Amino acid sequence: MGHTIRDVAREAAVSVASVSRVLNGTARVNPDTRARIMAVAERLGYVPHAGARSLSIARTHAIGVVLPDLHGEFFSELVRGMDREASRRGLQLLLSNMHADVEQASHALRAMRGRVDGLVIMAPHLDSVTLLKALPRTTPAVLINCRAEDDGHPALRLDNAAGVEAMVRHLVDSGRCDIVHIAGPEGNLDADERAAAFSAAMARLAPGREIQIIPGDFSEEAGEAAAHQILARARPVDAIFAANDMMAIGCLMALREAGIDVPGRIAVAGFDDVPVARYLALTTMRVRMAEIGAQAIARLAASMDQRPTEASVALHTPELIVRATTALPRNQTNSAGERNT
Amino acid sequence: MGHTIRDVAREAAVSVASVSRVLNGTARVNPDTRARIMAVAERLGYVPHAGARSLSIARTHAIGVVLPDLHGEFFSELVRGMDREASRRGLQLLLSNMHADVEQASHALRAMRGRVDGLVIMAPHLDSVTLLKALPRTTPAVLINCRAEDDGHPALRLDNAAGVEAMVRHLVDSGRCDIVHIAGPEGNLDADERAAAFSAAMARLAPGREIQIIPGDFSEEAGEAAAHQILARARPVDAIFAANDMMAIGCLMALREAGIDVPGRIAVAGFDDVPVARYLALTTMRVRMAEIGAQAIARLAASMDQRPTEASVALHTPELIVRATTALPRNQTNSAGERNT
DNA sequence: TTGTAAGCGTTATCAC
DNA sequence: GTGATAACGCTTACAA
Repeated sequence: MGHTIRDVAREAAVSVASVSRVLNGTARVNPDTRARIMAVAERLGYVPHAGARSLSIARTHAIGVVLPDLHGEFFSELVRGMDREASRRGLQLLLSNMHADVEQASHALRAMRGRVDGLVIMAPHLDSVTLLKALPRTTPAVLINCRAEDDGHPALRLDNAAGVEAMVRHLVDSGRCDIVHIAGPEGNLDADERAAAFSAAMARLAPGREIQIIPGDFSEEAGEAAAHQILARARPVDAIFAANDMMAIGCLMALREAGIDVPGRIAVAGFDDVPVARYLALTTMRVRMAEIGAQAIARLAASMDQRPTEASVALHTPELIVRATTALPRNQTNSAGERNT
Repeated sequence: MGHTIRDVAREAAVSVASVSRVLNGTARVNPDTRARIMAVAERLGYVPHAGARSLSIARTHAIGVVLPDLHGEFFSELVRGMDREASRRGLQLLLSNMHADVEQASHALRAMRGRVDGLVIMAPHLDSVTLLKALPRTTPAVLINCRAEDDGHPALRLDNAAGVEAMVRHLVDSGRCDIVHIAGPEGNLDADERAAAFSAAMARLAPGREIQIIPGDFSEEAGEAAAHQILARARPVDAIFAANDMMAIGCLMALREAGIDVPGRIAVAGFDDVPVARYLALTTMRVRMAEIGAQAIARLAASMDQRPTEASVALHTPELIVRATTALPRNQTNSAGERNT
C-alpha cells in the first residue's frame, strides 16, 4: 500500500534521514545524492504519508470544523468562506457534522483530537459549556455564534440586536407600526436573540403597539403558515418581519397567492440576505456568512501560530438592504430601487 | 498538550495495553481494572489521539474531497450530500479546494496521503489523466464528472446529452425552433458536453434551423450579456437555452428589463435547478447534486470496505422541470403550473 | 486477564 | 554531509 520513505532510502542507497532532508529541504545535502534521491522518489511515485508526518512534528495543517445541520445557504456560504481562507493558508478543513444532541457533538469533537491543529465550532442550538468540556483545553478554538459564557475562547458573534433594531426602525420610519415578528426555533441562539431584540425595539420605537410574535422554525413552510395565520385574524398588521429570509419568502409566496398587495398593504422583511432574496426583491438584513467563515479561520490561524491571542469577541453587524418588499408608499417615496443604509 | 494513553496507564497502575483494550472494547478485561481505567480516563479528561491511532491501524475513517472552486449552489449541495452520507457512516470529510491548475490540484491530492481512506474527486475542468497520476494507485477513489478516460475508477457522470435533448425536445414540442444556446466556459466538461449535445439535438429535432451558440462562462453576467447580444441582432429567436441556471437567470433579468415578454415572445430555460430557479419559475433540468454527493460517498465506502468494486460508471439523468418561463402559448395550453416529465 | 515490546511512517538529535 | 536511532501516541501479537 504505497511506498514508504524507507523504500526510497533503500533504492537510493542512503539513509531515511537523507531522504527526509531532501524532501523537506530542511538541511543541506550533497547535490549528487540529492538528485539520486529525487529520481528514485519520482520513479517510485513516492508520496509522503501525511499522517505519520503529523504525528512526528505534532502539526497537522488541518483545522476541524464542527457545524450543525445548517439551514440552506448558510452552510454553503460559511464553508465556502472558510475554505477560501484555509486554502490560502495551506490548511485543510476537516468537516464534521454535529447533529442535534450534545452527545454526538462532543463525540465529533473528540474524534478531531490529533487530526487538527485547531477548531471552528458553530453551535447556535447547543449549550457550549457542556460542549467545550469535550475538547482538550489545549486545542485552540474559535466559536461562531455559540452561547458565549465567555470562556476565554475567541468568538465571532452576530449583532442580532443591532440588526433587528435597524429593521424595525426602517419599518417604523416608513410608517408601519403594526409589525408582527415570525420567530425562529426556540433554543436557537439567533432566533432567541432576534425575538428578544424585536420586543425591545418595538417597545422603544413603536411604544404602545402590541408586540406580536408568531413562532416559526426558520423554514419556508413556517413562513407560509404564519402568513395564513396573520391573514385569518382581525388584528391590524402592516408589516411582517421574519427572523430569517426563508420564512419571509414563505410569507411572500402566501401573501402573493392570497392576492395581498406587498408592500402596499403589508410590507415583508427577512434576515440573512440569502442569494434568493435579491431576486425576490426582499428587504433584509445582510449577513456576510462567507466573510464570517473566513474571519474565523484567520483568527484561528493567528491563535495557532503566535502567542495565544486575545479572547475577544468580534461582532458582525448586519447591514440593512432595502428592496421592493418594503418600498415606501407612493406618496412618500424618496428613493427608488435598492438602497443600502 | 493533552494526556496520552501512557498517562492514563500510569495513573491507573496498569499497562497501556489494558487501557487501549478498555477504551476500544477490543478484549475482555477485569471489570475492576476496567472501572478503574475508565475513572482515570474520565478524571484526566483523556481524549485518544486519532492521528496516532490511524497510523497504527492504517485506517483514518476520513475521506478526502477534492473539488474545484464551484459555482454557486453546486458546492453547497454536493458537500451537503456528502456530509450527510459520510456522517451516517461515521466518516469525516477532509475538504481541499483545487484551484485552476493541475499543479495545485495534484499537490492537494498528495497532501491527503495517509490522512484519508479514500477520495472523491471532481474536476470537470482538468485533465484527469495527469491528475490521477498524483494519487497512489492503491487509494480507492471515485470520480465525479471527470473526463473519464475510463481508468478503472468508479465514476459518477451526468448525462448531459440526455438532459439537453429533453430540453430541446420540450422547446421544439412547444413550437419553438429558433433556439439559441448560451454555452458554459470552454474546457469545462459539462459545458462542452452540453454545447455538443445541443448541436446534435437541434440537428435531429429541428432540422434545417441554424444552430446558434453564444459563448458564456456560467455566470449571471454572461447570461445578461448574451441576452443583450441576442436582442441586438436580426436573426429570429423564440427560445434561449442556457447551459446553466445562473446564465438563464441573467438572461431573464435582462429580458425583463428590456420589456420582452417571457415566455410569450422568447422562452427561457436553464440547467441544474438551483434553488432560485423555483422562485423565478424558470424551466430547467433538475440535477440532484446532493444525491450525487451522497452516492459518491456510498460507492467510495463500498470500495473501501469490500473487495474492489466494479469500476462502473453511474449515470445521473437530469429531470425536466417545466415552469412558467417556457409555458405553452395560450392557445395550446394543455397543462398548468409546474409539471415534471 | 494482564504486560512487554514491536511496529505504523515520519522527523530530529546526535554522533561520525 | 550522512547515518543510526529515539521519539510521536497508539494497537496488537506474543508471552506470562
